Amino acid sequence: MGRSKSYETDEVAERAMHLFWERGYHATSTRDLTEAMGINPYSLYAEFGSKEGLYEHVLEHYDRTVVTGHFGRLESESASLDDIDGLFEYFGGGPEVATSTLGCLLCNAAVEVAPSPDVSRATTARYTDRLTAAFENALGNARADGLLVEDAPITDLARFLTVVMLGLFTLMRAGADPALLRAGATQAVERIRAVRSHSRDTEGR
Amino acid sequence: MGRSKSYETDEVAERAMHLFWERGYHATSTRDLTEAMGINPYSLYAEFGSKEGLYEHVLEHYDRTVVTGHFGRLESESASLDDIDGLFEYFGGGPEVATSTLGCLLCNAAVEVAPSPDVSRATTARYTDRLTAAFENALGNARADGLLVEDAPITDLARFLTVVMLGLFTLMRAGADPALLRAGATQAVERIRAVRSHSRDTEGR
DNA sequence: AATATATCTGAGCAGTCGTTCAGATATCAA
DNA sequence: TTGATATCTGAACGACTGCTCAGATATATT
Repeated sequence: MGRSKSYETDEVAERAMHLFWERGYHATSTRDLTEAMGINPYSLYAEFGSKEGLYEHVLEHYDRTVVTGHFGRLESESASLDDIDGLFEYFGGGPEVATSTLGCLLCNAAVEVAPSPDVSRATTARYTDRLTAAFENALGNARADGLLVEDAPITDLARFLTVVMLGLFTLMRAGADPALLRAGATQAVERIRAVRSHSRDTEGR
Repeated sequence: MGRSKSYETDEVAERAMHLFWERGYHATSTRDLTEAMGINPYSLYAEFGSKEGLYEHVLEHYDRTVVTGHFGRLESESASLDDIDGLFEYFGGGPEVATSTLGCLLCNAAVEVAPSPDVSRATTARYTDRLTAAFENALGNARADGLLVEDAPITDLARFLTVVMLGLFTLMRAGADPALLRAGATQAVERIRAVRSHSRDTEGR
């Protein structure tokens, strides 16, 4: 009974996400949002409660879709060193990435104190934990396969890769020189190369 | 002739800086600013032209004072590997740093699209260039002293250190787990250690 | 077809935003 | 001491903010 919704929640959330991603929280007004989402103020507040509520929903949507799209592979059982290399190669210089100044929505949210520090901080903490766990998963697989030296500090290396990745995101957002991104990515991968086991090389000859 | 100013430009800019640093551009109102600066709206607009003008002035003030305070040593003729190590040790885990969620004002400015992208982007570009040049200066000194291998890619390593440093700043701002910062800093330094020359070691025995 | 109910419309609320300005005030040169 | 002038005061401007709500509309059930 009653009138049915004229929009799909995921779809309007997706559009709101792109606006927040581009402009940040404070610089995006509810009028901008309703216009881009194609809904009325009433629907926004009926669905998400407030601008802040919409923002939180959008951050979760981002984590579920964009982050999973980029890092999902690293979280799989078959994640390997190549996946790490590929990721850094992609974010370090993919031509489509270099021209974008969006960066990472969750990083942007963490930097802009918006709307209440606690909310975005908790979301960001989950995000960095997820990234670190993903890197550690891939590094763990590599070590189990004998590709890394036994005493490679994979937890700290995973944390390190997370820090570098966020540095890349920040510099992307800043529209930095592509050479900066490329070198950052390359040298980070080089650090991992340093803990590779050489037994396989010998074996391979 | 005429009435004299009742404030010092540097002093009020310093107070505005701390407010912008803490809250970001959009979340800081001109009323907050005039109150913290101890001046009236008229004086703010007479001195800085607009909120945006004040912001630009504050960013330059930050570069001149805070950035110079942290990275000035790396820009000197005597800059060494120890200075790099010290810097990463400081930002990677200094107890006073870990509890602060200010991060770096210039990074924050670059992430928040405020107020016009072009302005803060130009300032940020100068900033990252400055950091990269500072790291390269220290690495160049080290190589000239025979502390690094001849073919160490010091330009790319300097860029890499810049990326990591900005990652640390972002995570500081996000209030991330100190272990993340510490590992990021440690492993970045470890990458530099890998290009150290061992001739001195042999010589030293 | 009639009714109940959930959703849509868009005008508009009170509050805050960045900014301005006429009048008051303090300082310097003469 | 006086006049000229630069700075200070605080009220207020129009525009915009996040948000609300009474009336209109469309759907599902009966």
